[in-house]
Amino acid sequence: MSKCEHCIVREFSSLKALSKDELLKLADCKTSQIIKKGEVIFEEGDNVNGIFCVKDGVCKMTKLSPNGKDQIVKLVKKGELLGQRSMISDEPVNLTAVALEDMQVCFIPKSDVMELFTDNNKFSLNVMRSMCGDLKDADDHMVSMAQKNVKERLAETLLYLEDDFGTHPDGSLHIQLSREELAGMIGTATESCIRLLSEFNKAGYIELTGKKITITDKAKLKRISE
Amino acid sequence: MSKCEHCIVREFSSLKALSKDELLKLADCKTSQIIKKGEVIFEEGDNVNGIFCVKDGVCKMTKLSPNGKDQIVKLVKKGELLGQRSMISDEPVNLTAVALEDMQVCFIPKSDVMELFTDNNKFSLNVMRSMCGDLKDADDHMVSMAQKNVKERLAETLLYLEDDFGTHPDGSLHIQLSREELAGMIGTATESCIRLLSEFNKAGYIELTGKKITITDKAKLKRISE
DNA sequence: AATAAAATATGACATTTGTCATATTAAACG
DNA sequence: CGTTTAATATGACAAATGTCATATTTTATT
Repeated sequence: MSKCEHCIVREFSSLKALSKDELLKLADCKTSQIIKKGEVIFEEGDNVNGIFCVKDGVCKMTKLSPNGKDQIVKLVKKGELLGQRSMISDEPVNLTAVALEDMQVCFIPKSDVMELFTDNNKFSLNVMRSMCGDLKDADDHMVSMAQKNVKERLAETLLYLEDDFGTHPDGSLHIQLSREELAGMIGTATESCIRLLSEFNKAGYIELTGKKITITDKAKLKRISE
Repeated sequence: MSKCEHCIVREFSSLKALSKDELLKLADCKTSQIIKKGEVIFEEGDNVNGIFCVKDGVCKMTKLSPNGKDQIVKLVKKGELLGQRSMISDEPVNLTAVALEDMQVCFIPKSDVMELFTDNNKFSLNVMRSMCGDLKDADDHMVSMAQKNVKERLAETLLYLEDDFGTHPDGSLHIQLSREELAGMIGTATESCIRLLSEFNKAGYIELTGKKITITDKAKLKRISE
């Protein structure tokens, strides 16, 4: 079993407040697992008694809307934690997590995390801070959804995907979403999403090569997104 | 100066974890103020070095979108706290708070709250829990925004206003929002909002008397909202 | 009570967006 | 390598929504 001390999650997440001793203890109670692309980590309504640390890979957090469509609420990548919300509020998770690529995650049982909350104030504060960040993001996201049209949201989302998840050596977006997923992220119909991608392509703002998307005019997309 | 021990905010918010001693201390450091309807409590970008406890009244939390429209992100009513996010993450607030009716609020300076964080674990956990609730609400809200059309969102919002803020003795919604504000809440143009209100009125789901809105067919609105 | 100002309401129209049908292309798999 | 299947793309059209103009009503102010 790998050590928590040198784990990437430890560097980036709230866990960075933990002492060496606490990390060693964590290494004992955690369980590692590999999750293949497309597999479900947990589903809306599940009781997840602990948190997941994403060591590698990206997953989507979705919520099924009454009309039957999956809305992607956020993407979670390596270095981040998963499921704190449900654990802290002692409720079933309200989102479904599905791997977008092969993932490596560790699971830490609730009891061990709660111990950290009582023993390590800095850790608590870190968790709070990260939740504050999430809340701010959620607010911003909501305003975009409410006030921007689909074209603006698509431009915004493409820029976000490049900024947050980077590109392949050839310049194409590293994260591979199907058109349906991309549509589910900006909250529109798959066809509308495809149509606008074509439009951006023809206008020279992006380049489409099969499933791959390459942003070729970032400045223009930025202007569109506002 | 009034005591914190018997304050309504104490009963409902994260503050309920505080001991008698802690409350007495709080009473010393807090400052009370009256805020008139329409007045600004704080504005996007302000540095608010502490939290506000809403003792009475309701305020709207808005965010200015790039297109110049104010989006109402949430409403905060008596018994709730205001500004934790900014205080915890040590950033300027990302929302503007404006009183929708006359308000009574208390301000607690950051240093005093931070002391509570280190001394009282239950308080910290309460704050976390409340933020978890906010996050869940934000997720749900976002899915509504993304997946529902304006009519569905209006129906949903009317029901929410009745459930969360109650009605006057005559049955009309207690909270008085202008059509513009209501539109800003569901993320649509004021005219569209007015038009749909008229439609609901004609169909007999609600009753419009001047600015007053009375829900007359809750079940039907519920069916529409889904 | 009279007037001004603001809020609400409605009509007309253009634009955006969703839906259904269908074509084309890419991916998966034996 | 060919065949099947899924994903992507496009056209056509209807429905939803935003914008502008303007009318009406309510509220505020003197």
